[in-house]
Amino acid sequence: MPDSAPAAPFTAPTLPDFASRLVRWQRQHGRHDLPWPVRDPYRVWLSEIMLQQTQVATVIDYYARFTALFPTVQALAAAPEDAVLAAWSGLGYYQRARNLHRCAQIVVQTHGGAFPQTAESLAALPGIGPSTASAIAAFCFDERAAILDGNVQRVLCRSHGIDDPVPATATTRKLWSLARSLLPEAQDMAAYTQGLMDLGATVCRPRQPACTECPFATDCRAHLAGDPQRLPVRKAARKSRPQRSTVMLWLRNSPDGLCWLEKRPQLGLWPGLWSLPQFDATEQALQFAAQIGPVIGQRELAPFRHAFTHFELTVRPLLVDVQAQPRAAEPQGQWLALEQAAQLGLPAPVRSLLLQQVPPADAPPPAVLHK
DNA sequence: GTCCGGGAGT
DNA sequence: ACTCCCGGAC
Repeated sequence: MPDSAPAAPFTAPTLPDFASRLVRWQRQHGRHDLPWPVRDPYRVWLSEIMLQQTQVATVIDYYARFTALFPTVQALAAAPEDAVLAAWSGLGYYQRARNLHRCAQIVVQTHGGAFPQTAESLAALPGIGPSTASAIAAFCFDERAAILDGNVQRVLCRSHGIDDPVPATATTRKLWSLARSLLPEAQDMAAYTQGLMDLGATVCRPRQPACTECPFATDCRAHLAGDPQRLPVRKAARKSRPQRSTVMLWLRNSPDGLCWLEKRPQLGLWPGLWSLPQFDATEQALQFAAQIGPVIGQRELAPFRHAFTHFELTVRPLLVDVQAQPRAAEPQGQWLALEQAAQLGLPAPVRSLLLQQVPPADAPPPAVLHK
């Protein structure tokens, strides 16, 4: 049974007039300057997918670039996957960019270019789960469908004094039930849904909530208890992430200064992105470089750390210059100028590594160059 | 530096 | 229950 399935309904009393107070608050104090038009399913869908992982301020820039590159769902569906990944580069969760692309193709090929108009049918598309499906259906089609993202969980836990651990299956079901029981009539769904998001983002914030600006301050259970920040209760402390280490080989040819980049597999970390070859040890990286051509210089760049959800990666960049003529592109890799590389989907740490100014590699003895 | 938040897919 | 990434808050 999915977490959103009807289970034990929320039986405790709900705050009186919750929806109408929230709708009134949204119309007066909510955000009205967001760039995505709320009746356009393509724009709403695109913004919601981006907002699944990223704050509004960052999404606005990506959204503007995305809609300039791909003004319609047809344009997005027709684009090469690499172009979509390049536009997504830096946002993370790259499987979502691939789902976005697949979803656009399904909408075009099997729905005639129009998004389905119910939350249930939207949720059948790749990358659209129950909450995103409801958001699109509520904004674009006035469907009485409940959302339950992190913002809403926080608002509901605080306002209704829910101190069960989040996220836990039983608590999530309870929150879905509560969210559904609070919904307004259809004509208010857009303002209500936006209001939940706005209240969570601007007033009922994770830290330092602005309770004096909240329409529920008079009866919010967490506020009345004097410690709104205590809720929602986290299930368990995040366990410390194991450390891994990798050598990233920045292979640069002479005399062109081109950089060797490889396309990563479609599954796992950084799926489908272009990245530098990785090795467990410097020695292996040098062996790889020597197979390409004579090594004329090498330099260890400053190591840095990059955090993933469940582990932390220490990257030890190794810059190696080799004498090598670029050959026809092999399927797994290419020699590219940095300006070309910048156009590809690169992991954020690779992007920042390559696009910094870096001095020439150490010890390229002129004698070697003339041999 | 370290921690934290964030939905969907599997 | 676990994987996926990054930026911003502290």
